[in-house]
Amino acid sequence: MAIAEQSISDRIHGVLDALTRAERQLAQSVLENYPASGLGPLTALAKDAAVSVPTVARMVQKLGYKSYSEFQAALREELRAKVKTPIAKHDTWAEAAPSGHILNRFTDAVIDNIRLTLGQIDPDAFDHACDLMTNQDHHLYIVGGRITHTLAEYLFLHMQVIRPNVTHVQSTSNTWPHYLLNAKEGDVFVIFDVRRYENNTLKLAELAHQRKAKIVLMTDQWRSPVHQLATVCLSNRIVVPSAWDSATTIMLLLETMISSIQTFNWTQTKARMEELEDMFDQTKLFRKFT
Amino acid sequence: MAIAEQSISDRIHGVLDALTRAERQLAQSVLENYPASGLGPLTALAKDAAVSVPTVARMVQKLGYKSYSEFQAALREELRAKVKTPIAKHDTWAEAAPSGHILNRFTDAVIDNIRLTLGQIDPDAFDHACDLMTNQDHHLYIVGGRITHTLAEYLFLHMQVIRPNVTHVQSTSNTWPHYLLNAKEGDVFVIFDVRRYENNTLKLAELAHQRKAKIVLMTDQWRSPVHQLATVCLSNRIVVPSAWDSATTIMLLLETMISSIQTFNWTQTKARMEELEDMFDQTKLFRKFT
DNA sequence: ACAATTATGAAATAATTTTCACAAGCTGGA
DNA sequence: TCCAGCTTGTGAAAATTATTTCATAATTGT
Repeated sequence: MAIAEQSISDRIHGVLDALTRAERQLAQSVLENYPASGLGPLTALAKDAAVSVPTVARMVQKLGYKSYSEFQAALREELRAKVKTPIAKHDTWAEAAPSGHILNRFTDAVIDNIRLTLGQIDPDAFDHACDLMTNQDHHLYIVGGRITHTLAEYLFLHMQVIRPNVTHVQSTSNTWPHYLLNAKEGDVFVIFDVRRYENNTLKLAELAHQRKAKIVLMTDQWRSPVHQLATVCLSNRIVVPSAWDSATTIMLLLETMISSIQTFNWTQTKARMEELEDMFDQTKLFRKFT
Repeated sequence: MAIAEQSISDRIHGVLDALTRAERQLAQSVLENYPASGLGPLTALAKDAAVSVPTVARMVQKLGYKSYSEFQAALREELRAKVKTPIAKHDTWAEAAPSGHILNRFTDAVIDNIRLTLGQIDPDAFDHACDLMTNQDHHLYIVGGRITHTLAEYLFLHMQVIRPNVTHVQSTSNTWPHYLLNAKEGDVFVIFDVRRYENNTLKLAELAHQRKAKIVLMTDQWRSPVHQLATVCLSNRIVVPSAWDSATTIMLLLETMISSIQTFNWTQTKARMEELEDMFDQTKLFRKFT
């Protein structure tokens, strides 16, 4: 048969480097919901990808088709062949890998974690947590442990853009008592603590609680002992086929919080982001255009 | 929800009895290789089923569509929905929250990202990346940028347990050239670079490349310019309803890599973990019993 | 077997989609 | 800062595709 018995999506990936910006943008859009979008009219596809009509024509030619219709015919042919094969292996995430491959096993576990975590989350608790973190009348302390300090830092980086008065504290550092000196009633502590729960973190939480600060706790399904002191406790499923626990679900929840807070606080966030952009431009830290 | 939540093929079966001979002949042809044939031009379909052109138009109207194009659009929509894995169809992850709540919207987007990222990942590339990171004959450098240094750090923390000779470099720091002094041919750089791509990171990658080091790149769907220098490039979907991009998919991939490497290297990892535990016990950093 | 009804397809018409030529815009190098 | 070369989008022309009309054929009931 044909020498290059490759799927059209493979072919798109193959030429991705040889494509121009608009064409690549289009290619991504085609892959986005493949193959459905490519089976519609050219005009619709162009509009969907926010590129002009001829760009579509040019790209399909780079893919090796004489015309858009020929491209569509190939897509239909591929679809026809695919449906004929009875095994619709829907239990695999990375279709190119066998279902026993770690990519599929791990992803399965994480999706399960997400489902279970989200399934039992209390939206009111979530909203309350966001609320506490939005309120700028009080200082916001973000506390992470040995591993979780990376998550804490991630949250910190974004909160820093959204609002002033944010501090990142590492409970494993021995400098944290200094931060507590400044903590006042009503200040908010976002504390990360997953197993194995850290003594330092618990001590920190106790002191913060004594000072009548509010605590938002991000923990695992077994809940850190800090939860008895917490105003809001969000627990996550973290079990995966690995020697370590997964932080992916916590990351998801974190990002959702950031998104929620940012929306609530949009005018200010936008202004601060723009200011930040200006400063970056001046320092030439980033590339100007992608 | 909708009263008629039925697939188009169901709908065809439903009206089959009410159709005339030519129409039934056409319907059978449509079902023959469903849905591919229905997505082509009307003329081709008519010829294929050996009926006349108007017959097609009449049949789709009996199916309840105003025009052939509307029928096609419905087919495409169905295909689009079908391609998403059943698990991704949920629109309420947090059942207690309305489907428009940010918890559900954000999670939806992230699951989509995961599905698309995993769908187009090359397992060989993944395995190759793990391989490079497992090999202890060469030093492993982990490089993160402004935001991604948190991910880099997360990877670093785990790799540090798994094997010796790991270094975390922050490309935003101005000390990174010192690390490159030590880089030798065959050393491995795991580089994180998502938009907006950082100049420093690119420079670092170029120097590393000059020194014949191998580069594993973790980037986004648009791919950092570093990818031209990379031995292995893993790209992730990162778009979410937020002012920022999502790191969750990257986190998932990272953890999967860690799990894979750790399994491969299990004897050593286990020994190192136990040693680490001992040291923790002695410093009383963690609570003895949960 | 005949009229009434319905189904069918050829052809004309209408709509659309696709292609092409060209100009404006952008990028990167002197 | 300008110029060369490539990329991109606009609008018109060409081609294809869909819809409608209408005449003819098939079917049904009496």
